[in-house]
Amino acid sequence: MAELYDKCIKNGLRMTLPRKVILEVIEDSEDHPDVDELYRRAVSKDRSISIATVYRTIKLFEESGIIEKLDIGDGRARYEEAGEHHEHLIDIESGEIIEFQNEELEEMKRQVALKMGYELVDHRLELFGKKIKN
Amino acid sequence: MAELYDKCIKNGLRMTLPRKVILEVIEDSEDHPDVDELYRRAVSKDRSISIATVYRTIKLFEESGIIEKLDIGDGRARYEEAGEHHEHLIDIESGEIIEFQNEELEEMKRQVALKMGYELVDHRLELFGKKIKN
DNA sequence: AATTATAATAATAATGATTATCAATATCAG
DNA sequence: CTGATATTGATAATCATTATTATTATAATT
Repeated sequence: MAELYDKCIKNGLRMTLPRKVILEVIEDSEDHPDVDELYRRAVSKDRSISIATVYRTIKLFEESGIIEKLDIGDGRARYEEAGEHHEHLIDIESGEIIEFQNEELEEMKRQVALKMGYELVDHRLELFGKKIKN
Repeated sequence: MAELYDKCIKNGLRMTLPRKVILEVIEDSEDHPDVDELYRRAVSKDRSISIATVYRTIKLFEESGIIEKLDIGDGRARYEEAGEHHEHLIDIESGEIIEFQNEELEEMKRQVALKMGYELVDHRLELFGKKIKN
């Protein structure tokens, strides 16, 4: 059950109370909260947690591959639990972030990099779209 | 020759001296300078230009489609002359930014968005790679 | 060309997100 | 339990960017 917790331990992280709380917040989040939102959610579980600790902890979690950063270009970082790789489509009208996966697209990226003599280490794709109504 | 200049005029921009200088800097740049670098290059042409004017002017130029913003995830924006659409591959060892184009990839993005009921308005793709040596 | 109205500029203060500092506190090894 | 070390909360510092404001340049009108 507590797989993320184990992953933290495996990465040599001390699981202090604040870290447990922040990890819990991440596990409970189905969306893509920014740091401020993570902070708000953490505080609602434990009033004493500071914003500094949230910043520090998410950095640690990111380095350990517990979470992933998402940059939708609005100046603040968003985070989500790490899992199978997926891309994001941002609804430019509502701001909604929709996740999707497309193996064909992934493979094509790998090929393009390879053709230029590079091994693909990381990649980021964000689509910005307008909902088609009818 | 002065196509960018004309484009500015067509967009109703008053071409003042600082704006001419900054436009010149952009035309002369073959790389992807950040704001500070644009500022340095502008100052070397006209000592009196301020950083505030650089920020203001690139915002105007961006809104007029003269230049395009590029975000490689290091916290500061980079700019390049607008042209045919292309993507960027970032060498994670040297920081070098390599441009490439791939129509097949473009089309696939459009299709993926469409399949989710969205009209693709904008998109960003960055590949991070490590040079394959041998 | 002089006058007035408007827009742009340089200098700098303010902002927002993130990182650094540091004294106080918690955690772990013995 | 005790001491060594890591973590925390509070807050100051930093960095990129935006806003403000008094001054200067530009454009429009006499």
